[in-house]
Amino acid sequence: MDIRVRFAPSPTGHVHIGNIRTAIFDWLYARHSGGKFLLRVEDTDRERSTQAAIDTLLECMQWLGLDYDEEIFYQSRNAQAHVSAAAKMLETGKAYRPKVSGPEPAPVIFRLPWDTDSNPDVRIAGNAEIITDPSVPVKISSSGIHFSQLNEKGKSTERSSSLAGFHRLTILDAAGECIFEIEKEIENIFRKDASFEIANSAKLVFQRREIVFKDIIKGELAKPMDGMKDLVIVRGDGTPVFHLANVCDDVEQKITHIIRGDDHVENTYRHIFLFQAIGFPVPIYGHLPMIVNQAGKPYSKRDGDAYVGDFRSKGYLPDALFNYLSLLGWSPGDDREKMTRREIIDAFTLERVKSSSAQFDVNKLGNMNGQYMAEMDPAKFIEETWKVAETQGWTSGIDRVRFAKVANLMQSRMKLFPQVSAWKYFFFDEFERDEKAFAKLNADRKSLDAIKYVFESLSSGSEFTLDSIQKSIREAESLNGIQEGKLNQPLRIALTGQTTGAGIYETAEMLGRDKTLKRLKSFSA
RNA sequence: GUCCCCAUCGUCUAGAGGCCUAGGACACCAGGUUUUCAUCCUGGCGACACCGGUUCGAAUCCGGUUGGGGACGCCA
Repeated sequence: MDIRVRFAPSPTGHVHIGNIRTAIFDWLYARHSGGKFLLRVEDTDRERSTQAAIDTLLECMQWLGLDYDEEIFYQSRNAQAHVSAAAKMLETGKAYRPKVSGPEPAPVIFRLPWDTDSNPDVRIAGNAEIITDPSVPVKISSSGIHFSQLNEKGKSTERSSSLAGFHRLTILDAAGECIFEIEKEIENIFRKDASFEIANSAKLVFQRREIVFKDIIKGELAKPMDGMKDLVIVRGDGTPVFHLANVCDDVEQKITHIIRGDDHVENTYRHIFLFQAIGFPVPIYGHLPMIVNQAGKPYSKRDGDAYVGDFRSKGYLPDALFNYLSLLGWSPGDDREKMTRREIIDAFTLERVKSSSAQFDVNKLGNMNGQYMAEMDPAKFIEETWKVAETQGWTSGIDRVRFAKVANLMQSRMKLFPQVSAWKYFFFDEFERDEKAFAKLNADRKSLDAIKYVFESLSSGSEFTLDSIQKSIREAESLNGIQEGKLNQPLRIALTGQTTGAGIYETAEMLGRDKTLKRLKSFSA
């Protein structure tokens, strides 16, 4: 079988991180199995689906390297097929139009099939009982059953369901006498549109049937049909509803595997009947767990960056984000975490996807991004950091060769591109300072004077080298009875304003004698 | 409320009845290397939600409890 999977987002202008994770898993599954990865744009909501929104979606996918096979399938262009599928179901009695009281035209409603005896996806799950409120009559018609359920505390809640879940239904009154039998009336209900109102009903007894499917990620999933309702497939205004459009398009695109978010599980129970009604084999399903925030709720904008664009603009590398996201709900089964795309594809199987939700951890993403940055091609790293510095607006007048040298010093120390703003001390006398460290240093006049003294004796140019800088500092230390190495940090703070950075000898050399002395002297005020 | 689903360190996860006094990664802490910073190395902290059952043996299988999430639209 040729495997065909699809990613079917509706373009809303932003691509949510949970959504793109679904796309990544779809893509990985297709690439691993040698199948096709298809993109379907569900643009039926014409209000929100703008070309700009579609462009954003495409950009995000390209940025992450999610290439798709075949042409993009636009749902809006298949609207005719959706409507005619509904018309056909209307003709064959699989769908119906309810009587409506108002002037609005009636929608088309898909009826969950009554006859499921030979349905491979429906099984009988024994007998069931529902206690009902005798003061509310049970209503039965071809469009379903309506009753009031009584819970243990005596509270009643109204419920309506499709008739399909109530095979062999008998209704008993408080005395236990049978007052209605569905099997006797079922012909009348469906053929002649008979309807019933049964008063004094205390209990519904019926054979429970449930719809079952085998989810490749979650295993066997089932839902009792008595908890399901018929569903609207075409609105009163004639436009198709998501369920219909989605299923029709999957048929049209010959989708074999539907890998999508957890939140669609309930839809799947209904979509299976739609596939059967259209006469298309039911695809294989896999439902991905959700990405959640610290409170266990769906990850949203409020919890920080929630859109792919946010991560892109914050300077995350696409490969790092891809790698991190692929590890959210999946693992190769060994201890590998940082993996090439090829390795991820080779190791990826849906059976190894977890069925519980995962919390997004920016920290770990940052760590992974740092790993990817450290191993970037140095030339590429220089190019990228320059671009970021440029957008930060401080590159004018800066020598690119010098910038490249700084980049080489800093590459292994970066976690995110915007951190280049911390490099300013290499180029300007105005730079950000860690005030706490600065204050401490100001109190330590002796150290500073000692360094200043030895540096002054060096001439700029050839004498101010890595080697001589180091020697001079050691000399200053022994001259002043300071423990070896103890002058490094004060010098760093004086020169850079920071407690961390590149090697301090390299930094001083980079700055040169004059700038170094100038910064040291700025303390003697 | 009804139905569906989920449950291992703070977080991501390994774990398919004995390889588990539960392994790895991030974060955190302590030491070492780097006479400094970053890297790196070593160590530490730290979890099978709870209660029953099955079994010679359970993180793993079953049942229940609790907690969490999802779905119940003429939204997608």
